[in-house]
Amino acid sequence: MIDLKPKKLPKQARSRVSFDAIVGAAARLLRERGYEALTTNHIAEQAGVGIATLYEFFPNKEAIVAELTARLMAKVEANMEEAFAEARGLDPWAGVSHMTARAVAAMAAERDVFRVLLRQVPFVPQLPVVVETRAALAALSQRVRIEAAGALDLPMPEDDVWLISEMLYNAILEVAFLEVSERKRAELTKELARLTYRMAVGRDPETN
Amino acid sequence: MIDLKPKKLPKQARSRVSFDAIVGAAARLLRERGYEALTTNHIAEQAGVGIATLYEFFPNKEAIVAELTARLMAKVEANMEEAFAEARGLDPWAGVSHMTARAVAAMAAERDVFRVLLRQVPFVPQLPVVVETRAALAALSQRVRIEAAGALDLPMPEDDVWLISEMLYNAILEVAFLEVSERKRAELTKELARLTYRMAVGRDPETN
DNA sequence: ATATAATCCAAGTAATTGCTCGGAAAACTC
DNA sequence: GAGTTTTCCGAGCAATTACTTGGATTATAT
Repeated sequence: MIDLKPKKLPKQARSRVSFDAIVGAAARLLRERGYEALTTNHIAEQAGVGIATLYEFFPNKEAIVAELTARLMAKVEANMEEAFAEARGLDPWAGVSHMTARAVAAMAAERDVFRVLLRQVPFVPQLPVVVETRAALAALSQRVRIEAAGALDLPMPEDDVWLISEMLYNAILEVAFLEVSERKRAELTKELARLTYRMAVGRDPETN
Repeated sequence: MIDLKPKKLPKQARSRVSFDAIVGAAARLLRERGYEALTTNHIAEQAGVGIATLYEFFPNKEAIVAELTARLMAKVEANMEEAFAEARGLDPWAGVSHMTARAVAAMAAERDVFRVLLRQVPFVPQLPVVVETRAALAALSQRVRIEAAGALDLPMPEDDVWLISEMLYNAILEVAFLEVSERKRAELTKELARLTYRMAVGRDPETN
């Protein structure tokens, strides 16, 4: 794979505006036109900068997508760490429920961009920042589980951890991507949390 | 979306050879180079036919991909119907287990092509043939569940059916796409079946 | 104020893209 | 075997692509 880092970072305020406009234009084009229509010339035009300005900061198209992805994933990760802090002290079922809801909400907030990035751009799912963020999220889930272990006495083979992570991650995306009312999405999210609890614990949560 | 049907079907034996060679070349290129490298000129060259011959049968590149997808999905569906017939009469856990194993095997047999088609080509997941095959597979799962319902007494909200289908489908793909030994894949598949059973039934299967 | 560095960009280039043209060869039909 | 249909194809075209060039403008440092 090619070079995915910006070749230069903005040092003055005016260039930061350009830089951000480029990343923002890429997001808008992905959202509205999909990855196939994402060309460097279109991005520059949408961003209101010359094509040469774009290449001043990014070595190629992929680097722009990578930068956009990194920004979005950072937001998700921050969100989830916040959610984890909030979930501490809750009982296992409430914790799972809360984390799931926050994850769906975080993705749903930018669902059109995420759908294109994570499901249609060949290299994005393998991007280090994506792999790392997924690992961080899985680690958070693990900590929820471990804190619950005391209360629940849960053994879990490594394969199960991986499988549950994969299933939960994909289901979160599917639920976040759905074009339904937020009310319906919340219902589905709650059911998803319950199914996850079933997978992890082997029985239904005690709803008290 | 554009026209995705072949503009003409082969009527003589020699042209069927060309037709198949084109579809086969598309599969090989997707497998080895990914969707971005899939160009009509490359396909024709790989297939050993002139570019004009390709356009004799297909109106555009997308139609070739659609034809390939249809062939692969048909194979999967046939496989799963066979698996369903074999699963009849088995107890619920054995049934789920068997169906899951067959599904993973069916996808794993062409994993590189499926990974590109289903995860990287923008229009493939929405292709009617894909949507319909997924619906057919979900219906099969439903029939397994309904036959099991007598033995298990299972109520299940509609949302759960959808969620479990989504999670199972995605997990089947993930397991099928993994580059691991077949032994390891079989282990993961068994665990996946167990987690699915947990989701659907709410407790572990009685392993007897 | 001058020098240096940062930022900007329109015009253009070489390569590649999907696809058409015009017609030749081979296979069926009668 | 004449006529019709099917199959084949390479040269080439118009459009688009990612990206470079060469230099102008603006900010910063001293």
